[in-house]
Amino acid sequence: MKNEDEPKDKRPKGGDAQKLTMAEVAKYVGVSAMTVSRAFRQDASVSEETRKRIMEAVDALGYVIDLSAGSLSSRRSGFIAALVPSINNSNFSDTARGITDALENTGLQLLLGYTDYAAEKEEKLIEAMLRRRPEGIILTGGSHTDRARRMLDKAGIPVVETWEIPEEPINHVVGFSNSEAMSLLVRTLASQGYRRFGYIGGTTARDTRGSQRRSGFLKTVDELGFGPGRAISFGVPPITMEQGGQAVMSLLERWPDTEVVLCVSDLSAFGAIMECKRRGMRVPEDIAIAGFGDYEISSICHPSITTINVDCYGIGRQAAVRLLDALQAGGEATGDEIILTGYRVVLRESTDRSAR
Amino acid sequence: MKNEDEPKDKRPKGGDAQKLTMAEVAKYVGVSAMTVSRAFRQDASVSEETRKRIMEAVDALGYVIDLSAGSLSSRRSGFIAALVPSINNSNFSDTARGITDALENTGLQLLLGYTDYAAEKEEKLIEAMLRRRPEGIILTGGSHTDRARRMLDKAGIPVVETWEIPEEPINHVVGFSNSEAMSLLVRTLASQGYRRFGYIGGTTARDTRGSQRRSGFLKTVDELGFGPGRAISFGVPPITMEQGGQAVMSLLERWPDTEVVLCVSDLSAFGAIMECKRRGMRVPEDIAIAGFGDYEISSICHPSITTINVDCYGIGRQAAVRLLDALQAGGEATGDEIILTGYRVVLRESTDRSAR
DNA sequence: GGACAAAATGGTATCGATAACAATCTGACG
DNA sequence: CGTCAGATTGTTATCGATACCATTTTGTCC
Repeated sequence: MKNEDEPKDKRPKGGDAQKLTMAEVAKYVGVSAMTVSRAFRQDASVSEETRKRIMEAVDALGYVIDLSAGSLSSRRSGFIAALVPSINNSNFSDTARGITDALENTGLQLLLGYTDYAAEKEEKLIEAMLRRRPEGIILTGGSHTDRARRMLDKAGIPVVETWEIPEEPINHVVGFSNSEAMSLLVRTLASQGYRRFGYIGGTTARDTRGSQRRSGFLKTVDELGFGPGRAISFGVPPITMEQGGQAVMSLLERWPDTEVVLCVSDLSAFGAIMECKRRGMRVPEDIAIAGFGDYEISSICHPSITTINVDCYGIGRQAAVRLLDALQAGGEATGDEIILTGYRVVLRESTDRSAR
Repeated sequence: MKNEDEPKDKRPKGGDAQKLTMAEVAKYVGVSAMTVSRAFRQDASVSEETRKRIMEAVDALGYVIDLSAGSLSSRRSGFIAALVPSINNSNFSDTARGITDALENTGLQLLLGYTDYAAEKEEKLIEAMLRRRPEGIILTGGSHTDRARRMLDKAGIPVVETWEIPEEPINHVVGFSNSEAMSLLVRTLASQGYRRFGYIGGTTARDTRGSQRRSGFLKTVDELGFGPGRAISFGVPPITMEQGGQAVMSLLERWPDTEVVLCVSDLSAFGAIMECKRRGMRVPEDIAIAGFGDYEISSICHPSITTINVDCYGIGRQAAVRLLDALQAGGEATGDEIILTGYRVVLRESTDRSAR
C-alpha cells in the first residue's frame, strides 16, 4: 500500500504550483477579498489607488481570477453558446467570427459547437452547452428535436435561430428566406433569357437551408412556366466540391439540353464548373452554372461564379447583438422578433449570357 | 420607489422557471443529493435500480446538471482550451475538428479561440482561457509573448504546441518542420528540371509557419545553387486568394523568366493561377505554380495544384490524445515529447513538366 | 466645526455540486 | 447463525468567488 503522506500535487510542471486565490492576493495587499473582487470589475467602486495596488500584486503574484467560482455565486456563467452545422464551411465560420467580434469587450465568452448537420448531435450539444449554464444560445436553423426544444424552453435563456426563418421560432430570429433567395436567382437568370434550369442539391432533412433553396427553385421554375424543374440530389452534407462535379454530370446525362445549373452552394458549383471544363465543356458558353453563398473562391476563380451573396458575418454579429439586447433587458420588454438579413444576386462570368 | 416584493424572476420566458438543483431531484426520488451526483457518473457505485429511478426523475423534471458548480468542488473544469490562428482557414478548422473528435466521450469540452495570427491577441486569449481553468491547452505554433509563457508555466497544466517545431518547446509538441517541408517541395520540383524558382509569402512574425516555409525555400534554392531566391511578400495574414494573384504579378514583373512559383498556401496559389489565366498565361506551360496545405480546392480546380499535404486533422487529433495521456498520467511519467506528423508532396497538373 | 451624503471597504452567507469519510446494507461462507 | 468484505447510500465540509448588508472613511456645505 502506498504511503498516504506523499505529496499530492501531481501537476505536470509549473513553477510554484500553489494555487493562488483571491484571499491570498488580498492578504498580500492588505485588503479584504471582497475588495480584490471589486477591483476586477470596472464598475465596482474601488478607489483608484487601491485598485492600482491590487493590480500590481496580481501582476507580481501572477494571479489569474477563477471565473467558474465567481459564476457560481453570481449566477452568471459569462458564456454564450453557439452551434453551427460545420466549422469547415467558411460561411458558418464567418458567422462564428461575427458572433465573437460582437462579444468582444462584453466579458462574455463563446462556447462553440458544430452539429455536423445532424439534429441528434445538435440535441446532444445543446444539453452539453446547457450544463455550462450559458446566458444565451445561438442556433443555426429552426429544425430541432422535441427534446432540444423542451430543454431550451426550460433553460429560460434567450435563443436566437439564424440563417433561415423557422416556421415556429423559439424566440429570436436573425436570417433570411433561403427559398426566396433562390427564387430571386432563378428569376434574375430567367430575365436574362435562360429557360431550361437544372438544380444540384439534396433534399435531406439534415440540411434544411439546402432543402429550402431547392424548393424555392422548383416552385419558381414552375411558376415561370419552365416545366418541371430538373433537380438531382446527392450525398449527405457537407457537400464536397467533388460531389458537385459528379452531380452535374448525372444531371447533364439525364437532361442534356439544360442551359443553366443552380447549385446549393458555391462549393458544389465550383466542383461542377471544374468538372465541365475537364470534360471540355465551356462555361458559360456551353453550360451556365451558378452557386449560393458567395464564397471567396467564386470571385477569384475563372470563370467567376454567379451566386447569392449572404451576409454571413452580419448574421453572426446581429444574432449576438440581439442576444446582448435581450440580456440587457432582462428579458422583459424585448418581444421575440425576426430580423431579416439581406442577400443579393451577384452576376458573374459563369452565367454570362453574352458569351454564348 | 419600486415595490421590493415584486417577482424577481426576469427570465425571458421558459415554462416553470424555477431553477432545479440536484437536491431537489434527490428529494423527489427520495435519496440524497450525493447519490444523484453519483448517478451522473458512470463509474460511481450506484445500484442500477436507483440510477434508473434517478434518471427517470431527471427526465421527468427536465433537470440539467450544472457543471460549473461541480467543477468548483472537484477542481476539474472539464475544459480543454485550443487556440488557432484563424477559424476560417480550413487547415486549422480541420485541426479543430481533430481535437473535438478526440475529445468525444471523454467528458471534456473544447474552448476554442482564434488569435488572428497575433501574439498579443493570443496572450489575451490565453488569459481568458486560463480564467476558466482548463485542464490542458493546445496552441498553434511556438511563438508566444513572455507574459503568455509565464502564465502558461504558472498554470501548471499540460501544453501542446502544434503545427511547427518550436525552438524552445513549452511542453509537448505535435507538428512538423515547415521549413523542411517546403525544402522537400523545392527539391522535388528541382529534380523535375525546374531551375528558376520564385516564392510568394510573407516574412511577418505574425505567421511563423509562413516565415519558416519561406526560409526553407530560400535556403534550399541557395543550397541547390539556383542563385538567390526570388521571394516577394505581401499583406498580413490571413492571405487572401486575391493577394496571391497580385503577388504573382509583381513577382513576374520583377523576374519575368521565373519558371515556377511556390506559394505559402494553396489559397494564394489558387489566386495566382487564376490571375495568370486571366492574363492569358498558361499554367503550367508558361508558368508553373505550387501551393502548400492541400486544401480541397487544389485537387478539384483546373489545373489541379501541386502542393504539400499536411495531416491537419491528425495534428489536432494527436495533440488532443497527447493531452489526454498527460492528464491520465497526472503529469508524472510522460516526459515532454515531440511528435512529428507526416507530410508529403502531391504532384499535380500545375507543375506538370511534360506539358511545357 | 458639525451634519450628512457618498464613496470605499469589510464580514458573512451562499451559489450547487463533489470529496472524504461514515454508516448501513447485502450476500457469501464457514 | 455470525462474521466480514464489498456494495450502496448518507452526512458534512468545502471549492473560490460574489451578493448583500454593515461599517468606516471621505468630502461637501452651511
